[in-house]
Amino acid sequence: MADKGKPAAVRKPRADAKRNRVRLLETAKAAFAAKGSGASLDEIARTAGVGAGTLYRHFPTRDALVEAVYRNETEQLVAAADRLTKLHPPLTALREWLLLFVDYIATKHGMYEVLNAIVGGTSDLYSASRVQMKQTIGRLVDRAVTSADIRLDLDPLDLLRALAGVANIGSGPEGERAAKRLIDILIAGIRAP
Amino acid sequence: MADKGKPAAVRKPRADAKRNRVRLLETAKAAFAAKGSGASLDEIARTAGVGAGTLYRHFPTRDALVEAVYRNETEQLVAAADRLTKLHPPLTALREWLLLFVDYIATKHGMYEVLNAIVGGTSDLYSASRVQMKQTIGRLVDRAVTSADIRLDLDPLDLLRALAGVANIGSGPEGERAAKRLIDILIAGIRAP
DNA sequence: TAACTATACGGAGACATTCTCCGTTTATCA
DNA sequence: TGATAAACGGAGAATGTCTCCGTATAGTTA
Repeated sequence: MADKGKPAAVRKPRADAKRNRVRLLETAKAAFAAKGSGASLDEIARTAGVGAGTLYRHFPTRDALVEAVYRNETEQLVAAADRLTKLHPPLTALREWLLLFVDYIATKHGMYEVLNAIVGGTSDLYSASRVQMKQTIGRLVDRAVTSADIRLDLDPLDLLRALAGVANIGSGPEGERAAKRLIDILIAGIRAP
Repeated sequence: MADKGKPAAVRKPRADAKRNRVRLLETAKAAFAAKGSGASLDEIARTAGVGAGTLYRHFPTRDALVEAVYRNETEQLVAAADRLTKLHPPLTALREWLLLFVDYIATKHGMYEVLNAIVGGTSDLYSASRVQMKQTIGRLVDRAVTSADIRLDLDPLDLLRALAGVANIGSGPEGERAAKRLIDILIAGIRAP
């Protein structure tokens, strides 16, 4: 509690640590894509050419690793919302973003489990991402409500939860099509009279 | 292929086998409710007072056990559809059954994973249940389509997938309420103009 | 009732995976 | 060019899955 006041001489993070972290992320991404997010962590470590201890030091739990692997993708999704907001009228922007959301689940292998954990789970690990996603869809929805296009007495995240449930199925193109039709149904259902 | 023609002297199933099966199912149900469907199978066997071999002989895989535990519940859900069809006009019956579906997910601890595997998964183990559920919701939807209440160019199972995704959240009452509101949105979205 | 035998039992153990601990190595900084 | 904080690696403990096979027993038959 005492000598905390001198963060002056903070060491530069070690180069090997940074390198290993990147290697682990790359290896893990490949492994998750190939074998689902249940891939063996020890094997990932071995493939990445590091010891198991190193993997667990960087990512204490499986979830931490999964989250790190997909954080980037999630951020892209969040960023897209701004772009769509500028390009389209409220309801169209919302619709386009939902389509994008479905695309992500259907396309990026492994994305389902993560997005589901983010929008649906309770794990604290994803709470940061959950807040981001909530704000993102929240803004899109609010805008459409303000413009009197829709009415929605539902947590906007529930729209994503519903879509995730449908888009998942087998990750095949069938699920994607179904989810896109569901978007129209949902929008029709929340449209202001 | 030869001597199949004489199933005359079929032995009565052994009493201990039947007894152990029941004990395992009871123990497993409790374990799944307490620890989720990832509970240790060896521990279930031990608690039930049988060897691991006995458990695996009766239920070769975890899924087989899970399926057996919840088969009964699923059958109740299927049966309810008939009752509702007799009691209510088409759209109301559909709506009531969807409410029941949500109730099951929210109430029966552990039901989520199973219902999700049934309506959403691809595992062959659940294919029988999946067909049943598909027929059940299919009949309810068809009836409402025929009476010109709704139009639906979507696999009716997708309605369940969407609801399952929302009702799950934390299994708390919040998810249940949200799912019920989603039912209204969905019905509004598929209502014929 | 007493063999007989198909059926089921139990649990040791092979194997896989997760995760920790700690002696050794190495990158940074002075 | 040391000194040392930071990071490494991998053995191994803990836990879980699933199989194998010698043993026990319920049902059948004489």
